[in-house]
Amino acid sequence: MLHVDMDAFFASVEVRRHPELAGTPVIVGGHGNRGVVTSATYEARRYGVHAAMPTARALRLCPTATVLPGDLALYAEVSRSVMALFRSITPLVEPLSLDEAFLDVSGAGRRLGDAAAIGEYIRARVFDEQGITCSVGVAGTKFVAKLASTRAKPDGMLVVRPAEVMDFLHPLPVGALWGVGAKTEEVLLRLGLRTVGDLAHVPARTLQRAVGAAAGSSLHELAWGRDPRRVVPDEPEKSAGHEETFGTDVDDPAVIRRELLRLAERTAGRLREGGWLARTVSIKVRFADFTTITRSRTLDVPSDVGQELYDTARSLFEALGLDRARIRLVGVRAERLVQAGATPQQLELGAREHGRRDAELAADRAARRFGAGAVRPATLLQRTGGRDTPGRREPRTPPARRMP
DNA sequence: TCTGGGGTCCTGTAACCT
DNA sequence: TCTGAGGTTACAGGACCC
Repeated sequence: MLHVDMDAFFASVEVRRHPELAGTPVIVGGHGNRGVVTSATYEARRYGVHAAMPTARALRLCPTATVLPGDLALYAEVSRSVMALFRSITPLVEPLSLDEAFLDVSGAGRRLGDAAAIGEYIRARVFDEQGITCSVGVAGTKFVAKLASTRAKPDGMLVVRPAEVMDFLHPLPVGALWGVGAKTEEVLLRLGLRTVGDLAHVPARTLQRAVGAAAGSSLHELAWGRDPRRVVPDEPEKSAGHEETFGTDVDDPAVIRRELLRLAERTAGRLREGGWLARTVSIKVRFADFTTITRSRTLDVPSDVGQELYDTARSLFEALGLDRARIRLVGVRAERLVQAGATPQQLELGAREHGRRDAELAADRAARRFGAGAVRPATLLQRTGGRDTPGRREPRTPPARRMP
């Protein structure tokens, strides 16, 4: 089992594109007042900068850093190339995100040598072909392989043999385990459990009482190096959606509604692109004090039509009965996806809905020819504050994914 | 020093059915 | 007709991951 993880992926791709930045602190992330760091070079990390940190704070820690907005399309392209390389070695590739994947190389041994040899081969080829480095963990289980690649970073490889697993695992802090975040770590520390070794020597029942049945038994197994999960290629998507934090909090329902429409249109476009229909629509609302609520509703008929997602999203929002509450973020999500071909289009769908769907399909085609935003609902063409160009909202944090 | 955007999974509760 | 147990599903919230 191999876990391959690109080093500071987004930032490394940016350095490749801007060679003059090599060896300097580079931060990829939002630079608005509410932006956070998505990826940072090791030169920036030396100042204490890390992912998920507000960009403003990162710049106070490291004032000389170059901040770049990020280019998800480019990172996705590099990711596709790297994943294709992995698949040329074994069909059993399970991508976890743009920048990392598990590989089951048990069937590839004849040709390329043992797992460690394949790991070095991959590292060399990624560097040759993409000009960026990655780290590799080799072990008998997924989670040990992942911990190993983390330990090997940057630009390294670590092999943990079966006989070495306990010595590797037990000194690690509990927070290193998959599934232990800030909250769970706090609970475990209160029980006096600091290391994975401590966890291993506590009865599974005790852990289950502390952190819940599923997490408790899983932690106990992991602490003994047991992880039955196999590498599963081609997991189907379960949901898709978009959300957006406003540059400043909003209390105008008209602005919220326009944003919901925009998010619903984008989400529906993704559904049509992937050939999915959504059975459930959910909205997310985050208030100025950061409390967050979600509401969802199951549709009578699964849909990939933006207007229909919007109608549901708007109805869910109106049902909250908010009286000009200050809102920081809204999101729209399509859940319980089904293949568009799998559910027959119902006849009672009606001419109006067909008309909407046809219009949106035409807009998809126009967007492919003339660029995104070529065709959009009239409400999205309204000027928002007088200084916006028609059809464009103020730039905010670009879509991006976080790097470890 | 405030906290992005994309997701998955688990849990508790309520509703509903048998 | 009432009550109750037990299973399934929908929904909301939250922890966690990258």
